[in-house]
Amino acid sequence: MKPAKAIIPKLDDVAQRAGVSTATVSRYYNNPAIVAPATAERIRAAIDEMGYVPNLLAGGLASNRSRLVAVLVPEIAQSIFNDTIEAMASELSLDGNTVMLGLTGAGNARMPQLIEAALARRADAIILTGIITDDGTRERLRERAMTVIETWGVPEDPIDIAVGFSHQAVGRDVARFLHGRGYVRPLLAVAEGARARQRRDGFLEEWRTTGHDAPTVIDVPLPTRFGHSRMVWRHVSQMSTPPDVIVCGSDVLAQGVIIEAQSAGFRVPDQVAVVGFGNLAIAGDMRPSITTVDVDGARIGREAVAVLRRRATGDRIAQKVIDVGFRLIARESA
Amino acid sequence: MKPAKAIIPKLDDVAQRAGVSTATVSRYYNNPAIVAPATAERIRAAIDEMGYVPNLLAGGLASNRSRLVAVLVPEIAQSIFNDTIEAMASELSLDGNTVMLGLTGAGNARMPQLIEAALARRADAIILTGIITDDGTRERLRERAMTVIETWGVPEDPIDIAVGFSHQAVGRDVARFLHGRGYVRPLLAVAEGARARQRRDGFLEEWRTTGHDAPTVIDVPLPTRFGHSRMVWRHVSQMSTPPDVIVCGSDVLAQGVIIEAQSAGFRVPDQVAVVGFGNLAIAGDMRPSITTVDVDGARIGREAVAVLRRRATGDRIAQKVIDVGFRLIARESA
DNA sequence: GTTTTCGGTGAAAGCGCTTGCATGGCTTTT
DNA sequence: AAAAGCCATGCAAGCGCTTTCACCGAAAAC
Repeated sequence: MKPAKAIIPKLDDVAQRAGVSTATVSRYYNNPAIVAPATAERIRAAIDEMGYVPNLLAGGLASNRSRLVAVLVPEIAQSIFNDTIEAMASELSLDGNTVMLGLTGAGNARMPQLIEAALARRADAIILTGIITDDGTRERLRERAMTVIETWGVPEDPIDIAVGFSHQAVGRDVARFLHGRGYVRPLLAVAEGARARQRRDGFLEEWRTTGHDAPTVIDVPLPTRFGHSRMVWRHVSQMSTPPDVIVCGSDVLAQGVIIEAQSAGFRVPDQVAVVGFGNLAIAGDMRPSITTVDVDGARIGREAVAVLRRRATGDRIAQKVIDVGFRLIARESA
Repeated sequence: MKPAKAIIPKLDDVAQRAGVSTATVSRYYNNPAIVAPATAERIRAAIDEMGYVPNLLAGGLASNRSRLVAVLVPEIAQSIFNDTIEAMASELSLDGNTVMLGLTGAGNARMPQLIEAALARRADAIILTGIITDDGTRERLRERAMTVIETWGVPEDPIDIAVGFSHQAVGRDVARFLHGRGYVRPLLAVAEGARARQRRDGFLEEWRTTGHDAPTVIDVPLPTRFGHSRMVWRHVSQMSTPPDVIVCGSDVLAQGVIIEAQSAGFRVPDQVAVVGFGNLAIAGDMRPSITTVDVDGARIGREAVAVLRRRATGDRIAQKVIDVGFRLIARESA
């Protein structure tokens, strides 16, 4: 049984108890440097005694700063973005900000509603990993002068600021690496997302320059599941001339393909090599360990928050795109 | 370069344009049934033309309902709770609520600050997967008559409402199952969390009744990483009489142990069996497929939101604990 | 000793909504 | 035909903060 509603102390109660005006208590919270030490001490005591918790709804309304940051991602169940989200949440809570989580769903279907929700809460910023396809929404965000940080990709024309790396470049580097190792018949298992396709395009473009035949490409549904690896392997086992290396859209998929290959009696990488993407923990720990592309997801999160911090201090930020790069990590699987 | 700040239309602007008072526009949003269809149509038009987005900070302040739900979890990087979070986020956004995500960190260290933050934003409810150890905080939540939903476990004395299942029972069932299959020397790899320990205790208690020797128990740090499986396997390989089954605190760990075992030349489950927990996608797709305990995480999320909905309608909710149960799924690994 | 400066504080006007109460016009009731 | 009931709407008083401006006294400058 819930007890009757308790009276929640407000700023004015604290002020009276401390013998000051509400203005001073407000300053104690928002600009402590300008209140006299003795006064601050009295206020602190009053707050403690009453168990006062400021009302950020009221504060946000008055100051026009919600201290809310909307973080919009496709999903979190198996997401490669989770490190980024985690880093952002930690960093943001350090300076009193809160993450409002929005899941845009497959194909970013719910993106418009979530943007709307973020605007309705007067979020101070919106951080995305997906892409805003709706021109109306893009326009509206621009008009509002909203801080919008697009992460993981580096679009040609960011709405505002972008933090990420070039997926084309990843594709190119992987192609070059595999060519260098002497592989000649790669197979690409590409997820349906826009970024995965950029990696594919980068790969194909680079591969063309090697003079080899164009690689086979098969599509894998999003979100990537471990089980999709069976699909991939089934496809592979039916090919007349099987690939010598399978380039997977994610480490999870790569791991699955390796397990399937092994259980079908194939040796990895001798008979078939495998490359992943993301450098998840499993990539390093798998047997054989997985050759993959490392992306510092946490750093993306931190850089994004750093941008927010600079904006908060009135900084202008000339650099619209922050490229955090990536590293190809050669391990046992390829 | 950011454009100058745009003038954001407010309720009053919409009202004037539609030729009604602000009260009516407000009702259009919060209780559409009571505004006349013709009026509603005019309001809708005005909103469209101006691109009006209500200010939920102001709305929340006035109505004393933030439509914000704080969701506090230890981490999301590899979390078994992600399905629950995802389900909650989807369900909540359906009726205009927003998830405020808080990561409490290892050992729920940041729990107090995050509760404070939730209170400061006047969240309508707090949903937890961790445990509030601080008595002061518990008391404060009770006093405020806060809706608090504890999930995944079923504590004996919930702060308010709990949605989950008995981890003790899971432990017991697993013990009974393994005993039934003729295993005699289990080894438990237990994570450091409170719930994992409950499962362990349930297992040990039940195992004792079988008359066998007490199982070896080794601790695994939180958060569980795939790499911890090496630690486990190293321990196992040094035992004079190795276990015939390894009971892992999570499917990820189980998968890792299987891979380590196989790469050390052991056949699973013939030479050593493995049991997981959680029934992640990998459990079913692994070779051999992993015997594990299925928990419907998404359902936990949905039930939690259902409780919120009932509360919103003024329902009293006599049932303090909602047990969603679990299922032991026998597969190839044990 | 007077003027200037400045650190610390208070008074009060909002911020953009919600909602209890009042009102006026209609449809029912008797 | 008057009384009663209802539906749709408006008025206006908040909700709990922030912030501008003004003010006061003490230290600094002259």
